[in-house]
Amino acid sequence: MEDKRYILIVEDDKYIINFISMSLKKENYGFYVAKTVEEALSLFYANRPDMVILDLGLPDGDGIDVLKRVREISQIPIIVVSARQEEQEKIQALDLGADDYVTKPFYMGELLARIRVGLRKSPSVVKEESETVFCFDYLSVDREKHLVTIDGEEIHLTPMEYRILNLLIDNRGKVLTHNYILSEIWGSSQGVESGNLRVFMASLRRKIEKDPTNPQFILTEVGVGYRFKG
Amino acid sequence: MEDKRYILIVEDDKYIINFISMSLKKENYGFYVAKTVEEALSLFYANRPDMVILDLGLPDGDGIDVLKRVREISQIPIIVVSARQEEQEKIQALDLGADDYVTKPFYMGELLARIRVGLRKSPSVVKEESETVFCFDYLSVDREKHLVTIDGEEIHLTPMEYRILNLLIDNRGKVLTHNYILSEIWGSSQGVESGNLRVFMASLRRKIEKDPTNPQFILTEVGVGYRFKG
DNA sequence: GAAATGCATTAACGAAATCTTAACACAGGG
DNA sequence: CCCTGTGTTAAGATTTCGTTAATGCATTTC
Repeated sequence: MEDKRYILIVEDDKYIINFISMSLKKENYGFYVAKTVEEALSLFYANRPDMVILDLGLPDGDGIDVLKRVREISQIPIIVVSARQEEQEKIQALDLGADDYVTKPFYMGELLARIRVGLRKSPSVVKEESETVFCFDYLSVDREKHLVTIDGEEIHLTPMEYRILNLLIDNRGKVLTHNYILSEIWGSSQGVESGNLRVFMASLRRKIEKDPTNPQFILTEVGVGYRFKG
Repeated sequence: MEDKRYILIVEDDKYIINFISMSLKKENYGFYVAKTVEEALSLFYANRPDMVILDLGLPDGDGIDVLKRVREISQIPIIVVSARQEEQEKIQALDLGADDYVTKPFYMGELLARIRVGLRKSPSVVKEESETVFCFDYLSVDREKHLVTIDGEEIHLTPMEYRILNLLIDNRGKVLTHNYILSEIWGSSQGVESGNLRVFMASLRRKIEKDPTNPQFILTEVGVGYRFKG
């Protein structure tokens, strides 16, 4: 049996869940169903699906939060399915990392086609980091709980700092080019100055390094970029 | 200042061309405009844009042909913009390689957001599986990690030193003339003295040779240039 | 609705790393 | 002994980096 692709459906309407899951089953996809933000995140961390289909209107919070949290640590395709038709909603979701935005009501055939688009771009060989807790000496990062600790003591990172740290950890050992980091964190690497990045690196070091002047984790490669030594 | 991204607009309606091109210009994208299938393909081959925005209804043929032909040789993002709303049309275009399908009329803000989606992931998809780790006796160069080690111990090279070393490795065995190295590293071998190169060779040797006076890797060919013995 | 908080961004500037230039030493060949 | 090509060293010049502070925007709090 070849590798089955798994899709996480985040949706609270039973009828639509049924509609989608039946179709997915027929197309031989595997799937998980979450009806709340919390459920979505825990299913995501636990199973690491190949794709997320995300409804924005959820009972216990905004689906946008799911989008942000997933994007902090993963580049898997996310298709937003929403009843909201306003242009601003769409733009926001797409700029926050969604790969596609389909408005309800939709045709299942079209959604399936868009799912194929999303999946064909990320071959299953690209195995993503599936651990949820990382430990480096006195530093630990728990992605599921969204928690960073120093010597067991919890510290606070801003959203940007958190994303940068996770990007570094995912590529630990490798030197990450300024441009690469800019494009991964800010999306388009256009119009974003790398001076900005230096500020974040400085504040990250201030928070996670015991001696920020002589960093143990975040090393700088002058003229090239940064490297996380784990 | 980043490199500008170029987008090929394939569309026959003057009004829409104007609409899109003005917006692209405002967002600081470059663009080419094609009004026919033939024009589209020739502009594509000639300029190799970063993305294609494709209308399906063209006077001299079906836009689908453009889609197929482009996909034969390139994986760049293609957004179809069409007045045809039928589900089958969408499914066909998406399955033939389009990354997105927007129906007219559309909001420009949404299209721009979808353009950003397409462009933000294009650079990272480029995943070459070429040789990345080179080993010569006690010396190893890991290009993916951007890391150089001596006896397993990591050493630090400046950007110039790293570039020169990689140039030598790529041409190991061959003698590289001074002028060749100068032109490869400094771009134009003009105005740059080869005394400079000697300085870098000296410091490179000091870092990677166990006995810099009697080099094992970087050999001097008097009157000609340098040779890397691997 | 106003004040306050948190965060991202930008500008500025000293500090550090890197590059360039020049001077000098050394070896081999005429 | 001079000349040429090379290796070595050290002193500016320049680029890049880290840090701080000010600004602006969005969200929250009162």
